[in-house]
Amino acid sequence: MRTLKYAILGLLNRRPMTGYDIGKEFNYELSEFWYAKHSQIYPELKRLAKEEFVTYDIEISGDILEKKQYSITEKGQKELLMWLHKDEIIEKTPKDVFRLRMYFSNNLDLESRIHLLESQKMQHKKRLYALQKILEQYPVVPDYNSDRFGDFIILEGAIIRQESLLKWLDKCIDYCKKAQEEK
Amino acid sequence: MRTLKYAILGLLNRRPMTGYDIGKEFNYELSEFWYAKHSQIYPELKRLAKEEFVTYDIEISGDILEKKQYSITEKGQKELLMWLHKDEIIEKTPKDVFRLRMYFSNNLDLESRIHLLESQKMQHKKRLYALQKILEQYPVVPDYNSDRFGDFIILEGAIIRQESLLKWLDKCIDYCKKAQEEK
DNA sequence: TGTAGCATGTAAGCAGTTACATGATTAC
DNA sequence: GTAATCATGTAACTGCTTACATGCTACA
Repeated sequence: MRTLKYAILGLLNRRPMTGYDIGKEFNYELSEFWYAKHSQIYPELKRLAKEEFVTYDIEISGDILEKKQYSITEKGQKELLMWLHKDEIIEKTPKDVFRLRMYFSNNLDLESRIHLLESQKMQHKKRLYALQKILEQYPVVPDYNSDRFGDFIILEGAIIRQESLLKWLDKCIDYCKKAQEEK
Repeated sequence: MRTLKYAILGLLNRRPMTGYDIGKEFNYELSEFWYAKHSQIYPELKRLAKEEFVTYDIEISGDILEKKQYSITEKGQKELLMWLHKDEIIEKTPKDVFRLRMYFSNNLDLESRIHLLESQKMQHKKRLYALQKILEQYPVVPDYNSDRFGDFIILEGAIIRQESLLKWLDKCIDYCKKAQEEK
């Protein structure tokens, strides 16, 4: 599928960047649904350049340090647009280690289950607060033609997802506590 | 992390199974958060047997066909319990190609965006109905010590996740339609 | 002058998918 | 007889992670 290819093309379509910059992007909002390490980014950029979807200029920073500033080509833009238009069937539901653990949780005593659930809840709550903090920076829905529109709707999606996760964890905690009382 | 290892141990802890049976389990409820192809299952079973976490008996089905009925060993059960008790930090948020597409959706006209969003909505609605149908088979919360408890809470989690996804898609569709009106 | 961050790359290995390969059993 | 399903495996490849490897720049 080469999704990383399109993630990079999408970013370069916003503005020219170095591989290092792309790596940083994968640590901000984008990290809510895509990411890659530099060891994957650099080879992919090399490949994209070879395929002529991107080009680069070497810039000198300071006295010696060479930076490769990558930009998307016309061919790359066409490729990106083609991918964006694709109407594909929904993906398989993502793998989730914690849910797997809970699937087999009947092997744990109720105290352990509650402990694990509460620990997850605390961590996910923190993440939710962080996301809500970012959302505060958007007083209104950004213009539908700006980059900010994508940033905004994805952020809202992440918040909704996080809230529903907390809702589920609460429900599980509730079941366990009720079982404890009945015992 | 070898998560497949624990997924298999958890299943064999419920009842002895063949590799083929395990493959089928990965197509039912379990598929909401874990799965594997037979080409990954068979080598893993072989490895688990070598590590003495599982054993197998060869059964003859019909005249010739050999079936390997795998069971978990005591060592395997200990290993599984150790893993179940682990309280780990939350995982990175899962990758999501559709969200990536929407992140870059400012490059699409509003009609295309709405079309893509509606297509996702329809598909996810179908999946939600299917999940709700399964939930109907649980008139009450199953006993907390039975396998069914795990099945049940994971099913509820899948439904909540699915509902929240639809909520987000609706929100996005709404933004696009409003932008269309303003145009 | 030291350290955090900028900057770029390669190599080994694990996890997972697709394709290759084979054959038996059951039920119609 | 034939098709669907049961049943087990291997090989090649893609995607991704961890570790190895190097060196510069800005700032305190």
